[in-house]
Amino acid sequence: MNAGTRQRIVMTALELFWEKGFQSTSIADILSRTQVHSGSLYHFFPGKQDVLIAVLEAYRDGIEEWLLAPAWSGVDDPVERIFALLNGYRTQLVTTDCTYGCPIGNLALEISEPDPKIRELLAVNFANWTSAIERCLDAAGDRLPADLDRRRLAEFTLTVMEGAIMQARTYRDIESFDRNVAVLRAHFDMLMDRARQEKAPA
Amino acid sequence: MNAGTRQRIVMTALELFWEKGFQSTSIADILSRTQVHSGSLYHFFPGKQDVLIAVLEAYRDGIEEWLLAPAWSGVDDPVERIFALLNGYRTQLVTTDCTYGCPIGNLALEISEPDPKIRELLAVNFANWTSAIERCLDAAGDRLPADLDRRRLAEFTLTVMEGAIMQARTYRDIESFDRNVAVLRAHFDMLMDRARQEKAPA
DNA sequence: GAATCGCTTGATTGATCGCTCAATCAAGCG
DNA sequence: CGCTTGATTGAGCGATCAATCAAGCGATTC
Repeated sequence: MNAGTRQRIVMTALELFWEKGFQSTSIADILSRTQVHSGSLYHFFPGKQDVLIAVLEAYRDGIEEWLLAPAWSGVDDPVERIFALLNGYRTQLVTTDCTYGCPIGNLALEISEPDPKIRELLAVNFANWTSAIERCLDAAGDRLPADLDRRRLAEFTLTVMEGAIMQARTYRDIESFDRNVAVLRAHFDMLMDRARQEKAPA
Repeated sequence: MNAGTRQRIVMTALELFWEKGFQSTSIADILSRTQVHSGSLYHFFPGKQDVLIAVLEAYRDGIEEWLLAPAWSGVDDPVERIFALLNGYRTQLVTTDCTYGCPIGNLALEISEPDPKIRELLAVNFANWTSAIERCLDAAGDRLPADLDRRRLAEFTLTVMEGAIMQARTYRDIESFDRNVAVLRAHFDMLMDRARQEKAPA
């Protein structure tokens, strides 16, 4: 079986959905960029939605290799890993003049009435991202307050990242992103201050 | 001149863009809901994009009356006003089963290559929202640290709101929104704590 | 070497898209 | 009353959309 065609379709669709969104990407767009003919595409996928599903599955399965590993190479400190991940998105924004954002976030807001399977995959992608942050927070140990809800803070980090990207894209200004990350950094600093005070002798 | 037709088109488009997004809303959708015929629509608007522009102008001009006034009635404390505004979005989420979000945020991520005029209007809507928060922060006076960058915190508040809505919609779970707002509240509390310490006698 | 299989080809379908336009209508004015 | 103006009507345009399908290809199997 020639799995190359299927994979080429998925990777090309991934690119196009990121560049133009799902709805604005036509099947013809995918076909012309892959040099695949419509019959082949519909041999592997029942329809356009199923291509999107495959793309979201690729994101889900590739988070470690494509997202975390590159961002974390050479960064050991768990707290710095969190901001290194944010910096990865920053780089993407800079290299695209603040036009491309988070592919999952884009799709999450674009698809208004998502197929349950699609909504589930969007949620899984968010949840995996959040879990990666949560693991960093766990690894940060007692540098953070003992009573801190780490899952919440991980969720919050995703929230800030998505919101910051949205504004950077809208303003076409990376400094908007930087300012938001700086406030998140200040939040972390305050938490770490509090943890230090808790550990200090009374 | 019968301005009623034009306004009816704008308000209906506003509804539909909120419900289904811009791209998924067809001219035919607008026509059937307004009971207006295509010729009339194109008498007032050169094209579909111009309807979107009119909608964004309506949001821009209506922020005080539609958004701030209802959320702030009976709320005087400037800090509480900020969270009252967030609570307004929360109510919208709850009453739509977490399917509708922030109309501006949706459009900001949906339109991948926006007309400059459209991007500008999206930015203006964000900026006005941020300024409203900033005015609250200014009114909070010395309850916040003296060296606090209030504009930044206002920006950050919008960031959290948009990110929180995105996740609530994706998870179809209002508690996700609540948890994020709770972390933002904790951030405000920490800032106000610090301001109190600064004022305390050394 | 005939049959079978996964896969490819690319013309074609019918629906829907945004949009056009000639015709019609009602109101206002001199 | 004749004429102008602005709004409305609705059939219909060409383009594009996702999706279909019969025919053909090359490798494998019997």
